[in-house]
Amino acid sequence: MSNVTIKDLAKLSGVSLATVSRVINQKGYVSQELSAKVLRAVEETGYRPNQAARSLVQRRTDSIGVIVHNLHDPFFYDLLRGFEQAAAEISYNVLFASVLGGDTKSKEKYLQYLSGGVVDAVVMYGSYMSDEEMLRCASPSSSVDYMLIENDIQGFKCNKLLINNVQGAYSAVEYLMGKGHTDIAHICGNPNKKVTIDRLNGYLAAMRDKGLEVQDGYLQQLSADYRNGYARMKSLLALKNRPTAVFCSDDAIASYAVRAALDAGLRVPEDISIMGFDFQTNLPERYRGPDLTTVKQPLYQIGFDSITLLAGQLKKGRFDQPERKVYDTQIVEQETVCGPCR
Amino acid sequence: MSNVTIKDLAKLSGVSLATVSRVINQKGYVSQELSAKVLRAVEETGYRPNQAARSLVQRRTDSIGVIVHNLHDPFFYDLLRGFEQAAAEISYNVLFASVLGGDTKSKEKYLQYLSGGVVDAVVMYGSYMSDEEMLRCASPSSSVDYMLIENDIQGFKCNKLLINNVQGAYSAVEYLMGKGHTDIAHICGNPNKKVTIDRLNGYLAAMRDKGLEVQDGYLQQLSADYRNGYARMKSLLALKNRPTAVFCSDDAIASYAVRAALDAGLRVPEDISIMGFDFQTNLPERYRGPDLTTVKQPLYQIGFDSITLLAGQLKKGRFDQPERKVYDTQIVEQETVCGPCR
DNA sequence: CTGAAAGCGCTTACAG
DNA sequence: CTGAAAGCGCTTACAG
Repeated sequence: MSNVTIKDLAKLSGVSLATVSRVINQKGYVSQELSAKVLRAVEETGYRPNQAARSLVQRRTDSIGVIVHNLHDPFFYDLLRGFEQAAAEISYNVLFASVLGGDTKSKEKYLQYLSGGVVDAVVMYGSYMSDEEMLRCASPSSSVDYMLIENDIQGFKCNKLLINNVQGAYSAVEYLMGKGHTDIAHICGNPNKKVTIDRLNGYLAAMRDKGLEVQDGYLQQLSADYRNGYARMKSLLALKNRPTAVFCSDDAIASYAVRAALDAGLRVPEDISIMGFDFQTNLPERYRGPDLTTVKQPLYQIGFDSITLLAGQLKKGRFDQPERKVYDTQIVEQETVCGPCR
Repeated sequence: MSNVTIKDLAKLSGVSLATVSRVINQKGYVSQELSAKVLRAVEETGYRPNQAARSLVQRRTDSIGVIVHNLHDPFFYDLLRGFEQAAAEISYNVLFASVLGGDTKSKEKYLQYLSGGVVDAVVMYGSYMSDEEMLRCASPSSSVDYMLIENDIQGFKCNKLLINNVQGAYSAVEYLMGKGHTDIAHICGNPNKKVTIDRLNGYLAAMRDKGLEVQDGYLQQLSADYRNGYARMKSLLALKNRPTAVFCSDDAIASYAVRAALDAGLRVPEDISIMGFDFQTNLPERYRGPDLTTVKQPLYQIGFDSITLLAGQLKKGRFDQPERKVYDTQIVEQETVCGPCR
C-alpha cells in the first residue's frame, strides 16, 4: 500500500539517499549511529526495495529463468529436482516459465520478456527446431546468458548441455541384439525434434552395422503425443512378421507400447521385449506395467548442472567461453526385456 | 550485446523519444511515415524494451508469480495444469518459484523478491502457518495482489481459495461407515498444516456423531513425509484391535498405507479398506497398487481459478474486494474400499 | 564516513 | 500528430 521509498527513509532518518542505500545494501562504510537510524526507519515503515529500480541501475537482477514445455508433465520430475536443488544452493532467484503445449507464440513471449532484463540468464529445455529463430531474434539485443539443454543449435554461441542420443539408441539396439533379438522394430517420436532424429539414427546405424534388416512396417512414426504409442504398438503387433523386440524413442511412448501389448494378451517381456529411453521416474497416467528396461540419461544432473554453471558464470561477470557438455547414457536393465521365445 | 535503447532508435530515425515509445507500444497516434521509420530502426538494431525501466515507470509488470513447495512433487500435476491453462488464456506472464523442502528462509526470499515489483500478483499454495508472518512482513510495503490457496490466514485480507476439508473428511468416514465399518483408524499428516488439522477434525467429528469410539492406537501421526505412511500402517496392522478401515490424510500417505498392507500379505480392500484424500492423479514413486478410493478436491479448477481471478482483478485496476471461495469435495469410489469381511 | 548529483531506460502528462 | 521535460526509485562514482 504505502510504497515507501528510500526518499522517505532519508527524510525520516535525516540522512542522504546515498547513506540509506549503503545501509540497506550493507556496502560501503556507515557509522553505527546513522545506520541505526536508517534501520529504525526501515522497521517503522516496512520498507522494501523496488526491484525494478534496482535492476535498472545495476543492470542485473540476480535471477535465472527456466523455460520448459508443460511443467506438469511427469517427464520433468528429475529435471525439476535438479533445477530446484541447484537453486537452493545458490543465492540467485530461479523463476520457471511454462509454455503449455509448446505453443510458439507463447514461448517467444516468455523468451523475450525474460531476455528483456527480467533475469540475468535463461535456461531453455528441449530439442525444438523453432527455438533457433526465436533465440536469434531475442538474443542480440539482450545481454542475457543462455543455456540450451538438448538443443545444439549450430552456429549459435551459448552454453549447451547435450546427451549422446545416437550412441544411447545404438547401445539399446545392441543390447537387444545381445539378448538374441533380430526382429527389432522402432517407434520414433516427434520427427521435428532433434532427439527423435538422433535416436532413430542410432537405431538405424546399429541395425545396419550388424547386418540386420529393418523389416516392413518396423518403423512406426508417432503422431500426436506419446499416447499414440499405444496405436503404433498395435500396428506392430498386427504385422505378419511381428517383431520380437521394440525400441521406443522414449519411456512415455514405451509405457504405452507396454499397455498395448498387455491389452493384446501378450506377456512382457516373455512374448515381446520393449525398451524405452530416458529412465523417467514417473510415467504418465498411472502406468502400472513392469518397470521399463531403458536407456538412462542423467536428467537430475543436467538440471542441476544447468543452473549451477550459469550461476558460476554470472558470478564471474563475463561469460566469454560458453560451456558445452555432452552426457553419456547408460542401459538400465529392468523388467521389459528378455530373449526372444520363438 | 548491443543493448539498444529508445535513445538510439530516436537518433537513428530522427524522431523524439516520445514518438518512439508511442510506436513501440502502439498507443497514441503516430503518422504512418514516422511509424515506419521507427519500425525500420527497431528491425535494424534488434531493439527490445528494457522491462525494468518499463515497470519502474508504469508500476506494473503484467506478470503473476506463483510460489509452491517442491514443484517436482507429483501432487502438483493437476494444480499445474490449471495454472498453465489459465496462463495460456491470459496475456499476463506467469512465473513459478519453487521452495525446495518448504524452506522458510528461501520462501521468504522469493516472496519479498516477487513482492518488490517483480510481479503484480502472487499466488501462494499451501496450508502453512509460517506464511502468516511472512506475508504480514512482505505485504504492507508492496501493492501486490495476493491469492492464498488452502491457507485461511485470519485477519489477513486477500484473495483466498479454500476447500472444505472438515466436511470432506467427515464424508469419507461416513462413507466407510455406510459400507459397514466401525473400526476406522486415521493416519493424519503434518500437524503443522491447517489441512491436516481440519481433516483430523472431520474424522473425529464423524466418529463422535455416529457414536463410534476412536480405539487405542487408531490415531497415527505421520512423521517426516508421506513415505512414513508405510510405517504408520504397519503400526495399525500390529494392533490387537486391528482396524477394518483406515482413512488417510491424503493420497500420498494412503498409497504408502496400501503398500504396507499388501507387503504384509493382506488384500486391499478385501482384508482392509483404505481411503485417501485429494484424488491426486500421479502418485509418488511408481505406486502400482489398486486405484485409491478417495475424496476429490478440484485441484485443476483451483489452479485455473487462482490465475484467472487475479488476472481479472489486475485488469480492473483496483482490487478492493478480495475473492473468497470455498470448494466442495466429492467421494471418488475406486478400488480400495469394500465392506468389512469379519 | 557522508552527501549532492548524475543517470539507468522508459512513459506520460503537458504544450504546441 | 509530435516533442521537450519531468520523473519512476534506486545506485554509484565523485568530492569532501
